[in-house]
Amino acid sequence: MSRYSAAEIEPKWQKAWDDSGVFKAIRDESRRKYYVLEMFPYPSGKLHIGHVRNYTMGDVIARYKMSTGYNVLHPMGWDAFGMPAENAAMASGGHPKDWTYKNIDQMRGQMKPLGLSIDWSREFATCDPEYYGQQQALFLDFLEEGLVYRKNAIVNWDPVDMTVLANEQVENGRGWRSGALVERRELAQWFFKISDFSEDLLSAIDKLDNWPAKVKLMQANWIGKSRGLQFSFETIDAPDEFKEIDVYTTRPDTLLGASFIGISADHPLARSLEVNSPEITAFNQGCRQMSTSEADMEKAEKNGIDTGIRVRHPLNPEWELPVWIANFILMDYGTGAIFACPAHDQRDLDFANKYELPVIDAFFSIDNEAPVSTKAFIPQKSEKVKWVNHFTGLDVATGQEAIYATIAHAEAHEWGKGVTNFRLRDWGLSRQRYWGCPIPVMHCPICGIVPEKKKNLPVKLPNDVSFDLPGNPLDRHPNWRNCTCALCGGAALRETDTMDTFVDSSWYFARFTAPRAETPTEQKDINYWMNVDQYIGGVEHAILHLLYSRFFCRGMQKTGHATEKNISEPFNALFTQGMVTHAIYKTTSEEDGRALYHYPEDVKLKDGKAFLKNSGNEVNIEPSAKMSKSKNNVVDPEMIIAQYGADTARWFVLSDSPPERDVEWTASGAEAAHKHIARVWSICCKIKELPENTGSENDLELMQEMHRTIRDVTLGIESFGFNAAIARLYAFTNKLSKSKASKLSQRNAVMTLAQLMSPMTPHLAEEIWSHQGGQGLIINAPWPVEDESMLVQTSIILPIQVNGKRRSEINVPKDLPNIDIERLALSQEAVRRSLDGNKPKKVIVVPGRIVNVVI
RNA sequence: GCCCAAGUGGCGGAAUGGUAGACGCAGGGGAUUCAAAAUCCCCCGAUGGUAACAUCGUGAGAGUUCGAAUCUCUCCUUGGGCACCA
Repeated sequence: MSRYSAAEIEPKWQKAWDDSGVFKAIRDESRRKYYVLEMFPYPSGKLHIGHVRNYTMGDVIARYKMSTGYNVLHPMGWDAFGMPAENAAMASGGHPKDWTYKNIDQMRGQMKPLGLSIDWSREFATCDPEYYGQQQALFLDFLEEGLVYRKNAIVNWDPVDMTVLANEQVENGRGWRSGALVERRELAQWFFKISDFSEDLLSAIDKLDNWPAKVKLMQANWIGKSRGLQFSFETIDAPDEFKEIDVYTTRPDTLLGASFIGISADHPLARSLEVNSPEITAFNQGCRQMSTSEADMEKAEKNGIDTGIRVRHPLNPEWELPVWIANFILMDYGTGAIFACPAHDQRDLDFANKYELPVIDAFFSIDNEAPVSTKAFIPQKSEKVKWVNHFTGLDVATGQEAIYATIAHAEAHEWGKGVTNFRLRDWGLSRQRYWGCPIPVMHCPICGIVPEKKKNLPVKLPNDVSFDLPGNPLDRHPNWRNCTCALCGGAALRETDTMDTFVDSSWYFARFTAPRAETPTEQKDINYWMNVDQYIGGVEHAILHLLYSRFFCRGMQKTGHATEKNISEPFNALFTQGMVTHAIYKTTSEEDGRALYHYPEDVKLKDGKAFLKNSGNEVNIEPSAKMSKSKNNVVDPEMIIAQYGADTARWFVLSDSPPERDVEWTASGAEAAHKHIARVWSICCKIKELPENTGSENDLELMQEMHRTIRDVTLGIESFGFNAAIARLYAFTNKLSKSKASKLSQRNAVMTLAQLMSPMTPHLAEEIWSHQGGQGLIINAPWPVEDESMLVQTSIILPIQVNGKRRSEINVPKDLPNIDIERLALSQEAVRRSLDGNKPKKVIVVPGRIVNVVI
C-alpha cells in the first residue's frame, strides 16, 4: 500500500484536466447550460482561506453539474480597480497598475493549485482597457438613454490632502492621513438614475425565488417604499422667499402631536438664515463637519438651534410651532424638513426633552392612558390605539387606518396630498480618483458636456502619473486632460472623475459570456449563457452590489445590450456564504503604543494563552473576526496546500460549518480533514488487495447504505448542505471500512464514494477512480443515481413519549395500522408504569414518526 | 440609532414542530509495538445512582401546542449592512 502523496497526485490530475480541456466552456445550443459564478475577488495581494471557501463552494456546484450532464460555464476574473492600489502607491511608491497586475499574477498562481474547474481562457481584470473601454461604451449608451445625469452632491472633503475621502477614511470626523477636520463639500457629480426603477426593483424581488429571504428583505427595506403625506406649513417672520415650508411625513396621523418643525442644515431656509446670524452659521458649519455617513449622523449627539421662525399648524392657524435646525435631518430624503412628534418618536422625544419643547400625546394605548415622558409610545402600525380628538373623527383605530384617513382628509380639504416615496437614492458614480474607469465625456467651453465618440474608446488612463502630491493625478496631468471636442473640434477638457468600482462589478457576469467581444456583449453568447444560474458570495454584498447589478441589467435591456432574452434579473439563485474567521493576536508597540497584530503562524498556543514563537512574549487573544489584512489574522492557503494538499483545504472549508455561516479556521480541523483523505485512500488500497470471491451475506447491507448515501449526498450538494453531505460521507466511510462484504461490492462502494467525494476532493477522487480501473476521468463519469428498491425499509423504530417525554421505543413493521401501534405502545413497561393503572387521556400516533401518550 | 441575521456539550456543529447532541475535533481508557509514531476498538452534556434509571438542559424571560432548539412576543450578546472599503 502506497502512502497518499497530494504533492505528486494533485499536479498530475490538474494537468490531465488541462490536457483534456474539460473546463473550457463552449456554447452549444443543443446542450443544457449551467452558469455558476462566485463573486470575483479584489486582487489585494494574497489569496486567503476565505477565498478558498468561496471558490470551493462554486467548484462543488460546477463539478456536480458537469457530472449530471450540464454544459457548465465557470469563469474567473478580477475586480481590479479601487483605492488600495492608490494607497499602496502613496505609501510605498510604484504604480497602481503594476501593483494590481503583480497581485493578480500572485493570486492566480495561488488559485491554480486548488484544482478549480475554471475556464481560465475567459479571465479578465476590470482594469484591462479592453474591459473598461466596453464599460465606457455602456456608459455612453446609458447617457443617451437618459439613465445618467449630473447634479451637485455632498462629499467628505479633506482640506489638507485636497481630496475627497471615502467614509472609511474618515475617523472621528478627521481625515485618516492628514488628521484634518473633514468638511462637507458640494461637488458636481455624475449619477445613475436607479430611482427610475425603484418600483420595478422592489416588485421584482418577489420573483427571486432562489434568493435568501433575508437578502430580499434587506433589499426591500433599502428601497423603502412608503406612502406618506406632503403638505406645507405657512411661516411667520421668515424671509420673503420662504412663505411656506414643505414637509413629507409617513406618520401624518400624528399631526396633532406636533411639537416643532425640524429642517436640515442644508435646507435652503437654513442656508439663507446664515447671512444675518453668526450663531446659525456656526451651527450649520458644525453640522457640515460631520462625515456624510448615515451611521455617523445617527450615532452623533442630537443637536439643534432655534431659528426664531414659527409656522402655523395647518389644522389650527392659532397654533404656532417653532422651527429648529437639527443635525439629524437629511436633505436627501423627502423635503429636508419634518414635523416632529416627540410622543411617538424616540429621537424627537430626546430632542424635545433636551430643548424643553412640548410633548403632546396623539394617541394612547387602549388600556393605559399615561402620558409619554422619557420613553416614546411606538406601537405596531397594526395595533389599535385610542386617539385624542382626532380631526378625522377616529376614536379607536390602528395607526395604519389613521394614516389612510389622514391622507384622505388632507386631500379632501386640500391641505396636503398623498405621496409615494422611496428611500432609494440615485447612485452617485463619480470618484475623484485615478485608479478607476475614466468617465468618457469632455467639457467644451462652447458645447458644454460632450460624450466621447465610441470609435475613440477606450479613453485610457495615462500611465505617467505620480502620487506624491495631494489631489487627483488626473487633475494635474499636463496634457491628458486636453482633448478635442467631439462636436465642434475646438479645445476641450476631459472629465477627470472616474467611475465607482461598483460599476465594474455590475456587469462583469455578462461580459464573461463573451469576454473578447468588440461590443460590451455578444447577443448569441449572452442569450445562451445568461442568467447566472448560481451566484455565490458574501452577505456583505446583499444590498449595494446586488442591487446595482439588478439595475445595470435593466439599463442594458433598455440600451439593447441584452435584447433577445430578458436578463433584467441577472442571478437566478443566490447563495450568501459565511466568512472564515480567526482569532486576532495583538500586542502593543513599546515605542509608540500602537497596536501590533501577529500572524497565526507566528503564534504558539498553550493552555488557552498565546505566545510569540520567536520571543516567547504573551500576546492578547481577541475574539475571532473576519480574516483581514489589517488585523493579520489570516491563514495562508499556500502553506496549507504545501503541508496537506488542496483536497485537504477544500474538504476542511466545507466540512465544519454550514456554508452560510462563518467558519472558524482551526489547525486541528485541517489535520482531521487530512487524516480522512489518507484514510479513504488506504481503504481504497486495501480493497484492491482483497481476494476475489463471489458475494457475501453482507453485500446487501453495504449496498443499501451506499444508495442511502447517494441520496443524502446528492440532496446535500443540491441544497448547499455541504457540511451535512460530508458528515454523511464520513458515516459511509466508517461503514465501508468495517464492511465484510465481497470485493465486488466493496469496489463498487469505494468507486461510488470517490464519485460522491469528487466535487469536494477531485484529485483524490480521480486517483481512486484510476486505481480501481474506472473508465476515463471521473469528472466525465455520470453522477451516481440511487436505486429506489435499495432504499425500502421494512421496519421502523418508533419512539414512545408520555406527555412529550421519551420513555421507550418500539420496533414495528413499516405499515402497521395505527390501532396496533397504539396497543403496542400502551403495553410498554415504561408506559404502564407512568399510567399506573389509569386510562390515557389521548394517544397521538404520528405515522412513521412518533407516538405520544397523554395522561 | 436604523435594517438583516445568528446564539445548542470543552470546541465546530446535527436535528426546521416529533428520540436534542448525528458527524468531526479535543479529552479519557484499551489493543498493537522493545518503545514511539501511525493505525484500530471502546467511552465521552450536567447532576444523582454500582446499575437500571431519574432530574435538569438548546443566550434570558413569557406564550402557543399532545409535543418547541424549531413558531410568537420582549430582552441580552455577537456578526453583516447603512449609499465613497470591496
